[in-house]
Amino acid sequence: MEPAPLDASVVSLVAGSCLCRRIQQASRTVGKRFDEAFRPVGLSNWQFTLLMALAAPKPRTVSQVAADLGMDRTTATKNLQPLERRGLVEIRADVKDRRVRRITLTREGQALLGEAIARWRTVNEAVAAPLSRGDLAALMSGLEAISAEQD
Amino acid sequence: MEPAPLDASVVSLVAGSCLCRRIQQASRTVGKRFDEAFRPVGLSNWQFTLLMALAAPKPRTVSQVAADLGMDRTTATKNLQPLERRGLVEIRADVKDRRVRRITLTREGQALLGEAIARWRTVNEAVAAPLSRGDLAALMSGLEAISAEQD
DNA sequence: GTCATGTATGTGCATATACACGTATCTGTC
DNA sequence: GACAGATACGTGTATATGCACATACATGAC
Repeated sequence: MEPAPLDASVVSLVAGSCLCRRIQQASRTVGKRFDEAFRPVGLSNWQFTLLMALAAPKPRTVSQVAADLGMDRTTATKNLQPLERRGLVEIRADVKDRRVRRITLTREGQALLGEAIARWRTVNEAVAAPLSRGDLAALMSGLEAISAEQD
Repeated sequence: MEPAPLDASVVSLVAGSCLCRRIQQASRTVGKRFDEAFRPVGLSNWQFTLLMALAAPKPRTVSQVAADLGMDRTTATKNLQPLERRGLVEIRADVKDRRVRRITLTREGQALLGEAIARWRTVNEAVAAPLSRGDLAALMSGLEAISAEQD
């Protein structure tokens, strides 16, 4: 094998301080725990988040929801499809601007979200358990800071 | 519409303190920025992370890599396939235990990873920029804490 | 040695994610 | 009112993600 272009100490430094890896790993781990908690009501963690974003009083559009959650618009479109098939949300063209599609929670969607919220409290506390109040606040604000400053 | 089972104040409380949503959103935002940085070398952010995990001196197995990164084993299997097709990694059955498959970086893989690491430094600093050193450390340790305590 | 059991891994399915591209609609200018 | 450009959205493709299930191999009891 050729002289390795990769210095082991550089590799371990990068691995240890890579924000991307830390966040992605936490995202998978935490996501999985929420998935387990929501499984009895048949929701995944992002479906829960999506329904939460739709619980606003005024029906939101696809693009607005995507922006709210920092996800790609086309991803939001496709994530809505299974929810619509299950009758949890309703998507209708706006009256004034027929390009715009307004999304509302159906009664079933509201009921399911209510059940999910009851479960949410338990998981959210369990996930946060190893952190002190101060650590948790620091984590939340840190995450918000690096999410927000999308130049 | 029926009496809404969802109290608006509850909804906004949940939305504001949901660890799952905060982390997933940060994950997408940060992942996208790393994707952009690695695009010139043809890697996505998790491909970079995967290659980093494979840069260990002793060739690791599929299960080990999956555990290192906190991802599902089958996800790791499938993420390796495009890298193998591109000749960046090599997967061979272990000599002693033919169930086990050892994964090594090829020379091309090492070279590409070297280029990516050079770009990594810039993005990682840019993403961390809005945080003080202390905030960054708090964020990293907070993420580690909630990733680790997988009962 | 044979067989039950355990372990490392792959596959099929459903869905998530985002990019590139296409379609429908609106809006302002002429 | 016709048309160029802008806007809101969907679709096709590639890959990510994890669960349920299947396969190949190893190991220990007998």
